[in-house]
Amino acid sequence: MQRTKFGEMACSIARTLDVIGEPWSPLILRDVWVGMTRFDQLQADLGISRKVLTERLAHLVDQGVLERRPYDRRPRYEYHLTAKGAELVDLLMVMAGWGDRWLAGEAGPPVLYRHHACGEISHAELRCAHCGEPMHGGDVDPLPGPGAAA
Amino acid sequence: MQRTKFGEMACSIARTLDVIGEPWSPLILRDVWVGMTRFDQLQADLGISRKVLTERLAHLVDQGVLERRPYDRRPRYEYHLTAKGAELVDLLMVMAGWGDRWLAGEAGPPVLYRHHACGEISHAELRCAHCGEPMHGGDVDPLPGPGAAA
DNA sequence: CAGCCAAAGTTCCTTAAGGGAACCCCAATT
DNA sequence: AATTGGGGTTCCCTTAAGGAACTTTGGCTG
Repeated sequence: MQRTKFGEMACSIARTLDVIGEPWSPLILRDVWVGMTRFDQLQADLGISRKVLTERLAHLVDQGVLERRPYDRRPRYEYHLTAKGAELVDLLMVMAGWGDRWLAGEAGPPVLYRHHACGEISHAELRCAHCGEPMHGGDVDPLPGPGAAA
Repeated sequence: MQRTKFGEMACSIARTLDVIGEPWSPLILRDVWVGMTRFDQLQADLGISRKVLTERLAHLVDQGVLERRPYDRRPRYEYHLTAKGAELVDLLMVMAGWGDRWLAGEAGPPVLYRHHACGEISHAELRCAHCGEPMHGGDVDPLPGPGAAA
């Protein structure tokens, strides 16, 4: 619902939520990522209302995360990830990893990921871009950056 | 708003959204992570309505992501991350990283992260837990896992 | 020991967003 | 000329968010 606009906060988490924080948005990106790129496919797969799907797609296109691309001389469109959107897939993979670990239960994870580089079933973990060591919540100190203090 | 219940989908992303997908939840976790642990602190810092904050905290406690802990003989409580919640901070760091990269603009990132292990300002990146090579959206094939097909 | 204070909620009302079903538009087929 | 099918709109109903006022609990103060 989000009547409070997160986009204006001096916080990159809040700003990111302004782009993909509404319900359904991450699932739309997931579907587009795995190749479900058309309106009716998305609507049927997600069970989302057409109205809301229209709004979400427009917002994601507007934010530069998806691109709306005609694929026929008739008015037919596919949605594709932009570079900006493709980098959001990192977020999806971390969400999937957490869900697999904490919510999958007896049945095990619904989806597995095979890594091209090594060919193994694996999952993503966070490492420091500088030194390559693991980097989790307790391993960092947040400090004010140049864009601090709105 | 989310009247559709994501928790029942055979998708770890959807299930994760069922835990922290409502508006405000990630920001609440961020604040708790950096040490804002009390109701009035959270309310004032976020500008969230007290009603919604109550609901969100109850849900997060219910899901085992936060722990509600008394800190006084009077009825006073602090919220703390559980182990399950602490691992969600990975998600926050990835969100922050994406927002820093794509939404920070001229001013630069509002918050910087110093990595304890190397002492440098850095950010998290995704690597394969198996082989240690980078692991992004385009580097994996999703395939059905044991918990597939609801 | 009566009154006060502060943290942590609760209640109630208004407004906006999601759900769902029906409808519309456009261009190519038949 | 009628049909089909993708890609949306429109409308109504319900539910959730915002916001401000109110309540509760137990310690503290004079």
